[in-house]
Amino acid sequence: MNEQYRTHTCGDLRGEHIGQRVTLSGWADTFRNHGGVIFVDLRDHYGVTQLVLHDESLLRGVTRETVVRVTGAVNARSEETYNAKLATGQVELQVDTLQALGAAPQNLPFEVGASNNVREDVRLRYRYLDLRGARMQKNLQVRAQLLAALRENMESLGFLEVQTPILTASSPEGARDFLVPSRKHKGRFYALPQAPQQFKQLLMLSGVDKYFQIAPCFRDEDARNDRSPGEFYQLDYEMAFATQEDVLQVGETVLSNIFNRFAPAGSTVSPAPFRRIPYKEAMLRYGSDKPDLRNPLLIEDLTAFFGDVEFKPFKGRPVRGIKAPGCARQSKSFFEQMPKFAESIGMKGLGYISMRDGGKLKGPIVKFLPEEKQAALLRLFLMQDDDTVFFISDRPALCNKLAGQIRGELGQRLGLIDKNRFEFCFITDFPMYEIDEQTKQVGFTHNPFSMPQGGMDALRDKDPLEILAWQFDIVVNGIELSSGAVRNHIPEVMVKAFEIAGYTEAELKKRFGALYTAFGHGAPPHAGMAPGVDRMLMILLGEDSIRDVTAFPMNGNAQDLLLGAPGEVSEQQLREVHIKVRGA
RNA sequence: GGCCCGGUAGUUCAGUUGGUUAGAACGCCAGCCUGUCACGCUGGAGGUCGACGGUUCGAGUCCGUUCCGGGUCGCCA
Repeated sequence: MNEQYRTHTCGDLRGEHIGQRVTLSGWADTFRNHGGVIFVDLRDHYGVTQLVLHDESLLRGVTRETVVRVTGAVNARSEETYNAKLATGQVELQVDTLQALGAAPQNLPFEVGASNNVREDVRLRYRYLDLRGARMQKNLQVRAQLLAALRENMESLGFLEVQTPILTASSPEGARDFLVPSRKHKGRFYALPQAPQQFKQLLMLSGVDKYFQIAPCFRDEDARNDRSPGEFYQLDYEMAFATQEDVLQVGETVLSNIFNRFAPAGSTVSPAPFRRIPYKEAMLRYGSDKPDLRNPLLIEDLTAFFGDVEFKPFKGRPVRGIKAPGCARQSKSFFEQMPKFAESIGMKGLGYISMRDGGKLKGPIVKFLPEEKQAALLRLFLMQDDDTVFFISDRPALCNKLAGQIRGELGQRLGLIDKNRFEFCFITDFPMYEIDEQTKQVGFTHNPFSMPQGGMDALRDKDPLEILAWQFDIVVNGIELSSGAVRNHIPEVMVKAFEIAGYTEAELKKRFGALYTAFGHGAPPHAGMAPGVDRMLMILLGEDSIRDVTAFPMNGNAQDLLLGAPGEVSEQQLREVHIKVRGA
């Protein structure tokens, strides 16, 4: 270590250093002035060391967050004055010389380490202060370790990291692009990649057998708590000569490694192999294509059961039921709140039936059920005393989703979600096509590059809405980490697939010409996925906001408040890229 | 882009039906204190109540416009 500034870090000193003369540098964190003796906590990236001074004049002009260099002797602290909270708590530094290296203002925008409750725009404007706090330091460290571990894992599985362009071509599908005007080509634009999708597929054709990249992705869409505006990172990977199962196995190997290593102590991670749940089953049983498997409640299809029951709200509609064991013991207000929640998500009401007092059924809709139906309900749900079954019915397009929201709300309110578990699953067999509610046209459900199950035969012979794609998602605790797919690498099948979605071959060639042409030059079958790195970190670190696992995030309004992006540029710069700002 | 909530001290917030000099906590400054570790005690400074306009004898408070922030829906192949 260069001893000009320090001989040790603020996290280094231990009993073994007692008696040594050392120099430390760091930020003055807190002052405790007792008159004759003054304590100062000195903080750096590595930890905190208590300084002791007897000469107040040494601290003239030194305020909180001033950067100082101090020299003195390492003293033992008596047993009564150990600080068990500090790694360095058995010693302290008896300071005899102190030099301020960097001044700080008296009125800081917020207290370092207590930025939790401070408005986010203030934190972002003074991000360097925010990042000094222990929590953010830890988040930065874990992020670095996780990135290294991802690389290590992928390389050990034989994947080759290839960097793909940041300045690339706009892709007509998907999210809004960030555009970069070209200086040399008037009126033309680069786009920042939404994902290296086309490049990674081209790499498969290029003979790279297993590709990965911790890839920056750019999408000009509005932010959410779990969605950065602008940019984010994915563990992007693609494999040649691979089936869906090959991709899933890599995913579950790497993610269970990563989660086992970085999950908080005391938590459990669902072991590989992760459950594979077909999309249709997920929608029926969990009411969601990203189910939280920590929630033990399951949805039952009661459409047939209610087929011969005269109850108007359920007539001619799908019906779902959720049994909540022991729920009948909940308070009256619980049974008032649940229908209120149901209304808030657009349901007309929420029927339920509880079993009480040795087999008696109670609840607002019991009277509509004939006795033999009541008995059948008991058998169907294996109901015991204090169990409650909730009923959901709505038009087919909504019913599963509403049942899923009721399932989630019940799980929350009944405290059924174990926060110390990480439950992974794959959702497989997504439909290839769906009807666009607005245009009533058949369109791609997910990814136009996915291979339809059954290939050309399926496209030719089946109802498009019945065709499944080799398309999947990976989900943990109800959060989607990624989607992935077996890609469609056969030009004729692509043409047919796009034709069904209403695109001519000419349009396909215009939009995805490079890929289409490339596929005619010897394309291996290939498949891949791209789990989101920021989301992984957010989940593992228990942060509510994706911005807390990013060093310099933009705010929710897609602005960098620290450096002032997006910012104005000079007339000269605009002229060079042939841009005239309207109204300017 | 729609809808909802908010903007008061450096920070987080309170502020009654519109009524005297706009408060608290933390932070900051000064004084006291030789063992604290979120030190303690005493005192003090610090405010264009986001901006503009309106209603009123009187506006932090009511109305309008606007800017900013947060959430949510749209959007996110």
